[in-house]
Amino acid sequence: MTERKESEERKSLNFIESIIEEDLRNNKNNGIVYTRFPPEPNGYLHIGHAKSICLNFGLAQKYNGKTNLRFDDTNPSKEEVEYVDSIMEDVRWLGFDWEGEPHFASDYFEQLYEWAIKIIKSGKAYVDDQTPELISQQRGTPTKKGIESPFRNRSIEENLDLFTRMKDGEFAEGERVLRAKIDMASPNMHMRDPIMYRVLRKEHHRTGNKWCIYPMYDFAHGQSDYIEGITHSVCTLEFEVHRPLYEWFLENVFTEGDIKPRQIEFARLNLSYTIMSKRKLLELVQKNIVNGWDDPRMPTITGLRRRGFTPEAIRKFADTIGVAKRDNVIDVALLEHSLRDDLNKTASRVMSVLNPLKIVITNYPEDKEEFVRIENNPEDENMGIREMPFSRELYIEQDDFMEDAPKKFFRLAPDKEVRLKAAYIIKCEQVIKDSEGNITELRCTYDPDSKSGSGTEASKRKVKGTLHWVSAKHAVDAEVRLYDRLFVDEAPDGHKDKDFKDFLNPESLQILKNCKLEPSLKNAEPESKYQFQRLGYFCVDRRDSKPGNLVFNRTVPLKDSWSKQNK
RNA sequence: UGUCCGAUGGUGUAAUUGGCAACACAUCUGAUUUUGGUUCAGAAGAGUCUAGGUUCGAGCCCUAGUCGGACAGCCA
Repeated sequence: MTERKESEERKSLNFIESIIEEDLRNNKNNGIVYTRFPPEPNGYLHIGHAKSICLNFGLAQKYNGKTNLRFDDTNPSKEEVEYVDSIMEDVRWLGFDWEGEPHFASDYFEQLYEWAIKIIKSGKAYVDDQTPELISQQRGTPTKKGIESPFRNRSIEENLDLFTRMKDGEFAEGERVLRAKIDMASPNMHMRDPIMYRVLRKEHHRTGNKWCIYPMYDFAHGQSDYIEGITHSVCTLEFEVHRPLYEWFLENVFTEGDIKPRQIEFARLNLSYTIMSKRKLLELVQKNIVNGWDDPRMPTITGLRRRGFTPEAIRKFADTIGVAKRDNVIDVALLEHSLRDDLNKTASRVMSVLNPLKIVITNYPEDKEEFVRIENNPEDENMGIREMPFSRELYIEQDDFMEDAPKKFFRLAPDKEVRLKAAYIIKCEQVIKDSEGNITELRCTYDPDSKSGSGTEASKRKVKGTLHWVSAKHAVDAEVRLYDRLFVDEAPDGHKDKDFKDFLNPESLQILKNCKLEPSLKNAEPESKYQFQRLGYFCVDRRDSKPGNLVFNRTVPLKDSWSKQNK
């Protein structure tokens, strides 16, 4: 414990931790650290949210605090329960648990309404009768001041009356809004009499038809933080300009002695070769460019999960990328590194042949079968060993044979020797082709004394290459889906005159139907993860794989200095 | 002719709050290896956007500029 603490202390603090530690030193908030993760339930969570989740929950864990899950559900026209459910599932899967029940901004509609009345009574809010177009025009631009609404100086009584009638459903959408009376000439656009409430005749997923006016984000978020006793309200950079407004609203409802939340902004995650925009992700789903939110090519948490990512790998990644305020683009290679690093330690090694090439060991007895022993994970001997059947007819990978092999090709070639992993050394004697010249089969001989682990002289012989293989008659058939990055461009949505869809990778999914797996995989459970020896990490698809009809997803290939060398 | 924010190897993040730049990924060597994986050893790569200033001393502080980002939804 002490040791762990020391090593943690040695690690430098990110800027948010520095702020928190200073607050702690000053005994601000009575030493409490209370964060929240506040998604809007209008889409699935993605890897960028994972960064925020790890940050918010991680901060609380580090400082013995708590974290709320709060749905920012103030806009019923975009929000759905499907998203609420998926978000809860994804957060849990990532390994985090929120304090108590999930919260909803909609739980506070009553309180928010009362506060709105209070602000009207203090003369700091008014009902505006103008059209959205007019209000928009009057707001000015970032470089041009706005002008005041003709309804700005209505009496408090009239505002109260109108706002009540807004709530009672007397007005149509767009007919009236409640605005904060701040400063139309403010250099900060958000302070130019921002809208607090609008009329929305939509059924809300939680409050049903109780309300026909809904608070805007700015009027809801800070107050929700306040109600929940949040001390540090961490959000992304685009809300930086909202902060003065966040504070303005808070000032107007705050009771001395309460905890006053503080908004802190950090730079959102950008990942190379992918997109993070919820809107664009939704477009991929709706246009069937991918097969749903959990398509293994999606950067959504559920997509990554189906692809075979582990929560540990994602958390490690979030930890590695750090937290700062400057815009960033993280190399996907770093994500893949976290993944491989985790899977290398935890995934069982297994032999699977994706593109089978039959070989016959001509000097191996026809009816003979034997078992060879092989360790499940050389990184962890506690994972034990298993036995694999070996016989006269085997499959190896098509890529592992070349008729005219270059000098540095360490695999099988005519008259060349190679070790079959955990079994024997074989030699290629004959290449058999069909009428079109395609290689259909290899005839090989084996050295009976070379069995792995037998301790014989021959078993210790060094041969350059070792291949994975599977016994033909024992093999299990499977479908394997090879996934690659969804986009071919580093920044698909970073081009001004091109649509991000122009950069879709046509080869992001390749389906192999005729794969041959070692028999131990016959009853592999959905979501279980393996290293297909020499190929990569694969998992059983949690949606489509069925007993007797196995479907594997390639999570990530192994690093490959051979193919790199050949580029 | 606005406000706010940012700027450190290819990428990301550090630098004990002023003491001549570290870690990870990526890249490249070499060793080990019954996975062209892992592991191990090593290399290359920035002098911290620019210009001034303060200081014995600046990546850290100040000033001005440059570049990049955010803000003109009754979205969040």
